[in-house]
Amino acid sequence: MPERGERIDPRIERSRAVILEAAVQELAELGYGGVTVESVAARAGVGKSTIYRHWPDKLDLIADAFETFHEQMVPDLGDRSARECIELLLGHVAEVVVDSTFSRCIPAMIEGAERDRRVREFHHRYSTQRRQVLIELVSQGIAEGDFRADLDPELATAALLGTLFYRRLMTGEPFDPGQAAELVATVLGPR
Amino acid sequence: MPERGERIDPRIERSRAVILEAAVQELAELGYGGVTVESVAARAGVGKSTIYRHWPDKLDLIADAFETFHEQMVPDLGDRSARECIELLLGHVAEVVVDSTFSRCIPAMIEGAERDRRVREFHHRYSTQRRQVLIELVSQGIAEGDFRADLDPELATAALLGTLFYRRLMTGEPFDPGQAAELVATVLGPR
DNA sequence: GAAGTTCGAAACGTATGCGTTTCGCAGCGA
DNA sequence: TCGCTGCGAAACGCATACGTTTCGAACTTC
Repeated sequence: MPERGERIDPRIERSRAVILEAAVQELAELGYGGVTVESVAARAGVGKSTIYRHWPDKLDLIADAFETFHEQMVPDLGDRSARECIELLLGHVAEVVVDSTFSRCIPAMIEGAERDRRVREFHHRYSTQRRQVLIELVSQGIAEGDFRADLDPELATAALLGTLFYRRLMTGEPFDPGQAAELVATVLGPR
Repeated sequence: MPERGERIDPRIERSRAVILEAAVQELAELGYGGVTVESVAARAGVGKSTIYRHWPDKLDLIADAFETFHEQMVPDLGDRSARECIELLLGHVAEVVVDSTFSRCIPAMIEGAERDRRVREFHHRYSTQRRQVLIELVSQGIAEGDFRADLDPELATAALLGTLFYRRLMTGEPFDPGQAAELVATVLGPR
């Protein structure tokens, strides 16, 4: 029985990790409404009771799964111009959005956000956080005179990211990451 | 028992209509995974057996509901410039996306498209159809010299619509329809 | 008005899934 | 080595929802 700050039983950490991983994969394959505690347990190779030992109910598990496994996709930007950073970042986001476990969770997350407050709060907080990096890069580019001065950085950023997500969610043809530079030129003006 | 082309029993038409309407409202409120045949029947004021008389199973009903009730939102564009038409159209789409029964069905439709082939096909076909009008207007604006010549009409259109959907689906602050002109200026260039 | 449909209500069987509990086992820490 | 604790398996009660069937009433058509 570990006191505060003590090391905790490795069995607990292992169980939590393997269950969360399985939950995310289930979310990607089956969607928000399709996940069952039993299937998560089966995929994780774990007893159902183990899940309920660590999470009070299914919603908590799902919300936790979303929060834990948003991939840390932050390429190092090095010493580049704002435009180059944005192209790099967008290309990277595009690759993730086009195909990844996380990508396949997006519809589940959108649906979950619509139905559940906790999922919604995480979803908005997370995407705001991601967006912020781009907004600042756009502002920087404007300050450096590389982009038109009349741009609203937030609106322009929504246009950049919106294009990727729109293609992925509303059409059959996901955005080609190689088009990132062209997209930047379209929204922020040609080079 | 009406032969081909004969008038059909008005009770059948009425049942179908009231059931589809109820199904769409349920989809808007509860999402793709939340709809139950019983709740649709209750909302429609109809026996559950009546639903199964007209649709073989729940998925068929849902797919049918999506297909039937996409609102016909086509404002008449009159005799305006391409830019004005686009601003008008975007403002209109923005209003629908921000708040309407159909808007609240979007997450359900995205999730449904991810999980079910029939829903996906309709979803893509429908959004492609909507997009086409805008693509042609952008092309027209380019031809008239109103927009930059180096624009890819399809990419630009994805950026325009993507902004609306991104704001609605990924952030807590939906697009303000009054910003339509600014969005057009951002993506297609200032006036 | 009569014949034929469609309808609503209700009950049914089946399946699924949530969340709980129990119990023997195995791994952890001391 | 020994007590403690997390674990997997299984069974359980309960609720929900699918899809079917039945039956008398209401409606449409002729």
